[in-house]
Amino acid sequence: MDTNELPANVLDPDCPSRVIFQRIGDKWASLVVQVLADGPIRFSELRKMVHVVTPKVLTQTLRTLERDGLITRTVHAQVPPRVDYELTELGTSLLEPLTLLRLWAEDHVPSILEARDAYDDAKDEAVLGG
Amino acid sequence: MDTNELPANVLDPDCPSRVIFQRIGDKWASLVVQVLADGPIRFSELRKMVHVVTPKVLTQTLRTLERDGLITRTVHAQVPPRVDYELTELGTSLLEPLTLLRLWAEDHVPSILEARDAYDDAKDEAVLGG
DNA sequence: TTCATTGGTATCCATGAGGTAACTAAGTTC
DNA sequence: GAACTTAGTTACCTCATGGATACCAATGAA
Repeated sequence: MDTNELPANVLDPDCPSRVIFQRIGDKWASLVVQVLADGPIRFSELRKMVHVVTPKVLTQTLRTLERDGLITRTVHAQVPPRVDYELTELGTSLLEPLTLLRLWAEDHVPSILEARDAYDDAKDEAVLGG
Repeated sequence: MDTNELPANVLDPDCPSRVIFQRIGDKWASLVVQVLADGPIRFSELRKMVHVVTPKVLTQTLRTLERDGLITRTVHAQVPPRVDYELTELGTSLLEPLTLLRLWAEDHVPSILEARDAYDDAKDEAVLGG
């Protein structure tokens, strides 16, 4: 980062970090990155791992990740074609915070589901009481 | 988690953790949580902090966070009204992984912007060369 | 009586993310 | 020469997200 620039700040709508931060929340991108944690994988295998993603959307996701330097795309001169996707160093570095977030989500599923039930019950009571 | 259930897995489209994981990537939710890190805040202040979010969308976001047990909403009987939003314990626990992710995004802005430039240049060369 | 304040709602509308389905290249096998 | 394979592309469509705008409730101040 140039020292003349303000520090990156996701709360600033004009700061690129905000865009990047939100890209991580992309419906498929972060899942793909986590699948790639286990090493290089080809397109069709990736599709099976991520489950129920159409080729168009998976391609879009992969192109974006490639463009952002998070993954590499290696085409093997074979027929039928073989294309491997692999995390770059940058992509691997993302894996760490992403994994913590995934673990948080997986750990707190019960708390959140409970909170939802309680919230819905309170709504019901409000309706009955009102 | 009930021991009879399979462990939570964000890669399983039927696992609630996937929905929760993706909710974190919501355009506004994770920003709101990070603003609330500094303590309780009222609606209008929150709007200023998050920047350029319409009241409708902010309300939607807050309701969802409240429903999921991440924040509390406290209405003070005043006129004009005063409503404070505050992180719950659960919300605070999310703050930790979320902050790591934010720091990752802010730290790697330059790498990603570089990667984009390189990618675009490569595209240009391919066009010129072809 | 009218305005200002705060925390929203209600309504309408545009965008785009994502889904469906069909199609292609190019060589290998039957 | 027809079918199969992988890794996509293309055209088309739908629906949810989010944005713009206007409005409201309740009360104190001017």
